Amino acid sequence: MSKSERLSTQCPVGRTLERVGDYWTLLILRDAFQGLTRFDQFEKSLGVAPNILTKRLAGLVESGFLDKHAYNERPPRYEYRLTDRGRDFAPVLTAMLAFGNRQLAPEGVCGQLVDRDTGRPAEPIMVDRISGKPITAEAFAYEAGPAAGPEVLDRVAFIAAKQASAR
Amino acid sequence: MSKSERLSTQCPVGRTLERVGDYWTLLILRDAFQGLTRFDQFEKSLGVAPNILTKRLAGLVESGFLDKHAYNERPPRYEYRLTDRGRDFAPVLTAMLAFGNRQLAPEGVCGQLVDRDTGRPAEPIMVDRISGKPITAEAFAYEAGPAAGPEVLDRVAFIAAKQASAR
DNA sequence: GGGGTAACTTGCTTTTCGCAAGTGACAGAC
DNA sequence: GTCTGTCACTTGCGAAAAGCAAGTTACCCC
Repeated sequence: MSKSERLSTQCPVGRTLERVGDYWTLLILRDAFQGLTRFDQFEKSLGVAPNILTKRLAGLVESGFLDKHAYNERPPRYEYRLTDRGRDFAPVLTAMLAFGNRQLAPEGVCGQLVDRDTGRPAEPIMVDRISGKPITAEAFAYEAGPAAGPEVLDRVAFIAAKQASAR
Repeated sequence: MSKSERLSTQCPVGRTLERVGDYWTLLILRDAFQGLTRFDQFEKSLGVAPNILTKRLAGLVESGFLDKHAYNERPPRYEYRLTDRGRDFAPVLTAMLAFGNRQLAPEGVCGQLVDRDTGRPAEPIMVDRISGKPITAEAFAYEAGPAAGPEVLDRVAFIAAKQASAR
C-alpha cells in the first residue's frame, strides 16, 4: 500500500493518522498548543534533529495544521502558527492528556488543565454535543456514513456480526 | 535523548505518545476497538508487514493496552484483547474520528458514531465531567500538577508569559 | 498426503532517522 | 570592523527501522 493510496482511506481515524500519525508531528502540535511558534523553540523543547523538524513542519503546513508566516524579511525568519484546522485538533491532545494522567502518572499528576474561574482541575470526557450523553461503546455504535464505499460496509458488517456473536 | 529517558518525561501527552505514538500502533488500537483480536485479522486489515505487526503487538502488550491470551493450546493460537487500560484509550480515538469527519471528509462522512437509541450521528466534544463545561483554551489553562518538576514549572511559566504578552 | 489456516521468523533491500557539522544573513558588542 | 551570537535551516554519513518475500511449525480437514 503506497502512501498516496492510504491518504484516500475511507476511515476518518486513518485519514487523521495519515497526516499527523507520527511521534514528532504529534509532539510538535502539543508544543504549538502551548504557544511555541519558532523553529528553534521546537528544536530545543523536543530535542529533535533539525532535518526531521524541517520535514515535519513542512508536512504540517502542507496538511493545513500550521501556517508558515514570515515575521522578518531580512534575514528571513518564520513562525509557525496553528490554523483553524490545527486548533480543531485540540480534543485529540486533550484526550491524550487526560489518558496520560489517568493511566501513566503513578507518582502524581505533572501537568493538567484547570478551570480558569474556579481553579479546579478538569476531568475531560467525551460527550455528544447535542444530547450530552457520554460517548461509550454501550450507547454509541460505529456505523457507515453516506459516503461509505464497499470496504467500509464490509467492515461495519463484520463488527456487527462480531458483537452479535459475543452475546 | 534515549528512549528510556523519554519514558520518564513529565508530560502526560508525551508519556502517552511514548507508548502509542506510532502510526501502526494507533491503527492496531483502532482495529482492536472495532473488535479485531487475531494476528491475521490485523495483518489483512492494515496491510502491515508481519514482523512489524509482531513488534507492535508486543509493545502494546508490554505497555498494558492489550493482553495476549491463548485461545488454543496445540497448535498455539492467540488473541489480543483490550485491557481496561486499552479501553480507557477510547476517547483519543473518538477525538480522532470526530476530527477526521470534521476536517478531512470533503466528500462526506464514511464512518461515524451513532446513538444506539435514536440513530442520530454523534458530535463528540470534550467537556469537564464535573461542570459539563466544554474544554476550550479560553475556559481552561494548562498548569503544573502536584508532581511537577522544575522543567514543567519552567514550561508553564513560559506559556503564561507568552499568553500575557499576547494581550 | 495434499491443501488450508494461524502465528509467526528469517533474510535482504530500501527507506528513514539521528547526529554532527556547516551555511547564510543579519544584529549587537567590543 | 571584527567577533560573537541568533535563527532557520541544509548536507553528509553511519545506524536503525521499515517493507517485502519466503520459509517455518503445528495443527485440521478431506
